[in-house]
Amino acid sequence: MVLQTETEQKIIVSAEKLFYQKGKAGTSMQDIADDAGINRTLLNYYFRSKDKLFEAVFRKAMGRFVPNLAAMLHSDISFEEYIPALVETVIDTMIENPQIPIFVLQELSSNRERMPQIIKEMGIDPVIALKKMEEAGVSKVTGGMDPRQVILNLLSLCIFPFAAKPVVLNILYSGDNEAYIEAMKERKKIIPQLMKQLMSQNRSR
Amino acid sequence: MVLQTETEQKIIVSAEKLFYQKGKAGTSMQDIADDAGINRTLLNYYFRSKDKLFEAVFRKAMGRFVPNLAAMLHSDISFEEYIPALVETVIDTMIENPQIPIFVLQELSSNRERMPQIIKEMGIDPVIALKKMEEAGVSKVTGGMDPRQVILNLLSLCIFPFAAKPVVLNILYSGDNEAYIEAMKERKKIIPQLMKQLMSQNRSR
DNA sequence: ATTTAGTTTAACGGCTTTGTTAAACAACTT
DNA sequence: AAGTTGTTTAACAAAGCCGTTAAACTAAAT
Repeated sequence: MVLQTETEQKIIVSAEKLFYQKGKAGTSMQDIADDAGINRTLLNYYFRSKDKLFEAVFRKAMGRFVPNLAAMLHSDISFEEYIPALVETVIDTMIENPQIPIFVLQELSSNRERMPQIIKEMGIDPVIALKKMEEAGVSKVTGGMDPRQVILNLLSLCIFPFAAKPVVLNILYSGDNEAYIEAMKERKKIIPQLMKQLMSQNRSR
Repeated sequence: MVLQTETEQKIIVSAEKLFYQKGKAGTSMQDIADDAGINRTLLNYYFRSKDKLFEAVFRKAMGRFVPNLAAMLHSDISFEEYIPALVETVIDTMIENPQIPIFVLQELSSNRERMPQIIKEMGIDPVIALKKMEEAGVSKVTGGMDPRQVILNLLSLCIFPFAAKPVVLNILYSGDNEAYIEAMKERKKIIPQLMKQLMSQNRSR
């Protein structure tokens, strides 16, 4: 999987683009071949089947998501310190691949049997992760709020604006993509600030 | 569209279930007929084509989303007062239809030409909405933070945990659906509280 | 000069999907 | 008793899709 011919890359690029946009069932092998400017036979030559090709695309997409999530859940560093860098990384990733959140979430939601397997592959043990969170000070810091709610808030603030890009872009930013991107960059500062406020606010009560 | 025969309803119910889960291209008319326990011919009898049937389902899904959003953007009431009721409504709606967010977002993102039309139908004028927000005190209340960011935060906190249900459920709540639902209900209190904190915190700086 | 890897073209079989039509049936209405 | 409405069954044509194969071509490597 490390070495890729030029053609293989062209295929992946086109497959990503189309699968992200139209989904697996909504994209034909011919569509992908056309977009890549090559012959349909080559798709089977390199990836054997549509399923396998889709799988490659899906795993690559997950690969951009999971490390961040896993790192957060398993990190020993204090949650508070961890946030700014995490937010920065996540948002930068999303700015370049705004379609990934929906793509991944849609696939996970329509194909639920994937989740257990993915959890394993991620090397996440939910129970341990939760314990670590509590012990490592998340619940102290948040003054009693369920640490899962804290994580949920953080992820929501980071990811949703990208999952909902078409709506946000058109309604809130009148279709001005640059303004939208600028706003997303701004959130790299806003979100850690918010999280900090929330935590200290809660603690001081 | 108001009067519906029993069969028509069965069709819609099955079509919703399957379109939500597998998407338009991933669902065949036969699938829907089978799920509804009727003959495939009847689908065409009532809805003429797959496109039309999908359209009916999509519009119904939007119909549960849009009013909340539109009301918020156009309301004259102060933003602060408005939030708790809005959050309650939105979350209750989502608890009963957790698949709608992804379904709608996925469709809007794969079919972008829809957005302008939808904005019209919603009766939203983005420019006016923004002005109203600013004049009506959102920006004052938020101490200078772009009101669009405030709205984005609110929506993110409300919607994302449902869009990401499979992940959240499995990783944070170990697959325990009741615990998940309970957590979502808890958010009806948490979110307004957070928003209030954020605003007053910001104002007092 | 021959081999090799990548690529194209063309074609095929098998399968699924959509939309349509015609004929028959059931049940309820008038 | 005749008619209307909803429903089923069966069948069809047209189209699309997937995976495979065989044959030919290109260009670079040996």
